[in-house]
Amino acid sequence: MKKYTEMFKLLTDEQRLRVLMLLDRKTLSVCQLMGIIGASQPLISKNLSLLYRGGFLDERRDGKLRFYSIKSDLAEDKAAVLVLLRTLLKSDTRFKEDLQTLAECTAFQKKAGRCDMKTLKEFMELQKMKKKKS
Amino acid sequence: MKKYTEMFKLLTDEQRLRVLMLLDRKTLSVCQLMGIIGASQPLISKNLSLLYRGGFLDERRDGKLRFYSIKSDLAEDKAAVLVLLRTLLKSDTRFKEDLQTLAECTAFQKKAGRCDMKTLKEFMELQKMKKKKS
DNA sequence: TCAACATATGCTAATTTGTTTATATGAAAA
DNA sequence: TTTTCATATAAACAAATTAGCATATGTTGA
Repeated sequence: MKKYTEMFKLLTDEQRLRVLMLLDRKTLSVCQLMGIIGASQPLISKNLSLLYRGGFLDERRDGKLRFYSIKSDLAEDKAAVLVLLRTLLKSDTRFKEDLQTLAECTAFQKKAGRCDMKTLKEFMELQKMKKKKS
Repeated sequence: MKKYTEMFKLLTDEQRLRVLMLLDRKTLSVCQLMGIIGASQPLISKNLSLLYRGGFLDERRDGKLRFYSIKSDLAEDKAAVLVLLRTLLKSDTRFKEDLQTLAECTAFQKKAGRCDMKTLKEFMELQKMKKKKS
């Protein structure tokens, strides 16, 4: 049973849950997640590492970047949890905001023609401005 | 989203999860849960209180006893979580043990003709003996 | 080889969470 | 009404978790 309480622990942190659900939509690198979530790099990395060790994620290295995605051969229990999460969060405000930010971030990178940390930090600042206005 | 991280927090403690799943099978009083789980009364009460405030349980008072059960008009999200839990735990060793203990406890009470704390504590001792042997 | 960059990890302080012990509440029985 | 019993709650302590900062690792390009 501990197996399951440990799994649920991974879902008790809002930032970690947001990371998981973003990756459920799209493969992303650490710095992309930073840009979208607006958190520090070590914190994102730590949460990714927890989700990875928990068996939710795959990791792919591409040059300096590391891309994370939902594990392709996900264990049955984790797959069931993801199905539940998709249903629960379908109408969640925060999650919908994150999806919106993800789309904007993708567009921003395309326009910049780059995907490095500097670009993503610029995007992060831009998002902060937006929030202040609203 | 916090709504959901809070809900998952309720599922991260093994004892609390065991209590929830036992109640999913049968309405039980605090002292019955004590007997089956083998934990202290304040701890059982606290976990019941957390599950109750989390919207998972109903409470019914009958004389000195308090019976808890799964909330009859459970919110959609909680209902979905319970469905998941039933699937996940179907083949869980600890959970199966608990169901076995629940059956034994019911029989023990029937034989004793009582359902008070003294009876349940006797049952608890009996269970401890059993565990030592195995 | 060295400098720059993306990411990971270790350490510490701050905050939560779990557990125990003692005590409070409130119902029933004497 | 006083006592007993089932349960709840509070206070105190121990354990686990999170967040921030500094630094390590490993890759790329000069």
